[in-house]
Amino acid sequence: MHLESLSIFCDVVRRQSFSQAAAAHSVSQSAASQAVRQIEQRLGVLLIDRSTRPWRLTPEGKLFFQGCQEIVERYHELEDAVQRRQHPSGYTVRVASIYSVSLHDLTGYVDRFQALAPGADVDIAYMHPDQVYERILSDQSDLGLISYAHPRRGLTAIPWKRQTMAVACPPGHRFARLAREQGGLLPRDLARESFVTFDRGLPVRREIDRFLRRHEVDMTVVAEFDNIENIKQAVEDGAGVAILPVPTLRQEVRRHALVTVPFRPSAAGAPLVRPLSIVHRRKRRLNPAVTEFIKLLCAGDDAPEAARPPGAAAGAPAA
Amino acid sequence: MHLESLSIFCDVVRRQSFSQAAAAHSVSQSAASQAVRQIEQRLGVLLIDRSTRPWRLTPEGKLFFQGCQEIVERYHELEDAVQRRQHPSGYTVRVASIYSVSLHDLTGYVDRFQALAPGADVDIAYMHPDQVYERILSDQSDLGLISYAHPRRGLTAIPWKRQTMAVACPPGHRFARLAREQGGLLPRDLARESFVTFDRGLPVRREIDRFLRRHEVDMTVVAEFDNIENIKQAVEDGAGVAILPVPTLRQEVRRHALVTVPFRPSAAGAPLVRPLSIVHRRKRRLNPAVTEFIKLLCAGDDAPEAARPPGAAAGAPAA
DNA sequence: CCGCTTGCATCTCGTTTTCTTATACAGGGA
DNA sequence: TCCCTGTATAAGAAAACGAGATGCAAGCGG
Repeated sequence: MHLESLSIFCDVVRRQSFSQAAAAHSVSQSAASQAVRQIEQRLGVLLIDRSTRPWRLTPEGKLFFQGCQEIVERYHELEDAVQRRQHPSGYTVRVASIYSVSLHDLTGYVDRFQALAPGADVDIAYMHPDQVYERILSDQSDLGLISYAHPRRGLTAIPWKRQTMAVACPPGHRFARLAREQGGLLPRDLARESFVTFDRGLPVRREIDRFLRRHEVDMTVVAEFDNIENIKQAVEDGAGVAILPVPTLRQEVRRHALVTVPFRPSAAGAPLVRPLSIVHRRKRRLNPAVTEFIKLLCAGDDAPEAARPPGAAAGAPAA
Repeated sequence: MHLESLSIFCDVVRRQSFSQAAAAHSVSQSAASQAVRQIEQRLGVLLIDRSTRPWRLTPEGKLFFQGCQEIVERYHELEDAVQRRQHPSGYTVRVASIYSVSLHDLTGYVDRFQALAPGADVDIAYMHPDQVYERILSDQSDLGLISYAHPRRGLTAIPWKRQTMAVACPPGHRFARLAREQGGLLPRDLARESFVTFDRGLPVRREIDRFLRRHEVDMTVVAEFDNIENIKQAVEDGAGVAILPVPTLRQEVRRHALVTVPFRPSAAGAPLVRPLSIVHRRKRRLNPAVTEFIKLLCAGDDAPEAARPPGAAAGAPAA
């Protein structure tokens, strides 16, 4: 019997809901249903009486739930204890992040973490997305922060933030006025504008292109870069405008080098967002300190753990 | 994490041996090795220090072992408790057996079982092998007793007994004298003898034919039946001799209707035995009473549980 | 009273995991 | 040194798993 199944069963009981428990465990409702049924079949005992609505635990279910709860908890504690014995004096959480997750985003978390877990430490390194994947897989880092995570052999992705994207332009650009006067612009305002954007092949580029195509906007690409810093520089230099995640522009906006022009809500389709994910090695129990740090990262989130859509943990490429 | 893996780990530690633990769990040595390594990888901690010989638990291993042991035991107790609540006043173990497992073989076990577990009961039904499989799969019986078990979808086979086979003939037959004077016969003595045997297609027939071929003996088949009773009857009636499992002849030998003539140890190849197996539904936890009954069946065995060769639990068709 | 929504079960199928067999490898004893 | 025992590793086959689609039944709002 899978301990994870037992844990799911406990959660189903606690929340009185298969779907919520499934979400909390980042699996589909179907998987949760199957997990519980598997336990029932193995035992040859009905744990949940589904004939009434809402369903109720059978007497056997109650008994099993109580025992299960304790067993699952004990096992988690045991894993914690074993891992902590290896690093009795805390642990350095090794994070590998893409460049464009601004340091600013993280320092807050790091401070809170160190306050929460004295003795623990966080070590953040910034690098190219491919290197992030590599470092995780080669066990050089515990966590990775990347955008547009897509499922990879041996990796698990936890959705983290969704950064809304906006147009960036120099302060003198006509869009800057649009922003002041109308609070933003419509996609079609971008037509035939000079456009500094990402390299083809980067997921973010594909998303942007899809967005523009959906709004039937045709821009003039004047430069392509594989990283945000170069794009911002080019826009500052007056090469054109760009579409970038808002949080990555904080610095430039503050020193009035660039202006952020949001898209006004438009009928056609979803707004443009860049999903950031936390990735880690699959099939591997995370160090208690690492788990704690993840919890912290996700806690400040708009979308709490339990509300995550099923299957989203696989880090779907926002198709 | 699979509770079965934890259980294997505990057994590995207790027995100080991967291979023995594997055998005890009816899996290959390789599987046991992989199970332990999987735990280590998940925890990111070495539980067993393999650099010394014999290997030893690491401090983390000791800690984990202690916790594990208790968790596994607790879980088993929990399953027991849940199942027992369904049948508070004992349970009837439903056994489906092929005809040729003599009642005599079983009554002893049944008596001992009822003495051991008052309130429990055993219900044995005899039937054709195919029906045995069917009854198990359709959950009409808890256990099946069959010969030459071969792995089937959804079934697990536990090796039970190995009945040595011998020649059966009427008391007046010349073989009867051979038995008295020389203590048995050699395969080649069977040459051109009239032979009553099993239907082609039955595993037991294939085994017998293979045996005869190995000894380059050519017999004259005068009759074929799909069950032992008919064969014995034909031999009594003087149709010829037969090769049958010794225990199935007890009745006839006692009333001097037939004589058992064992094979004298011969150079070429293994002796002829009929393997009997206990089968039950896979992926299903057996009722505590059923488990107890199996334990009893296997306890009187020559080959104790732990000495079973790896993989044998799959019930290989004695190829 | 009816269609809609919600929540769980079931089916199917592609993917992942796990197991077995075969083989390599290392230590200990003859 | 060679063999024997015990464990690790590789590769291929088999089994399990899980997502998505779909079915189904109960509550809910019109």
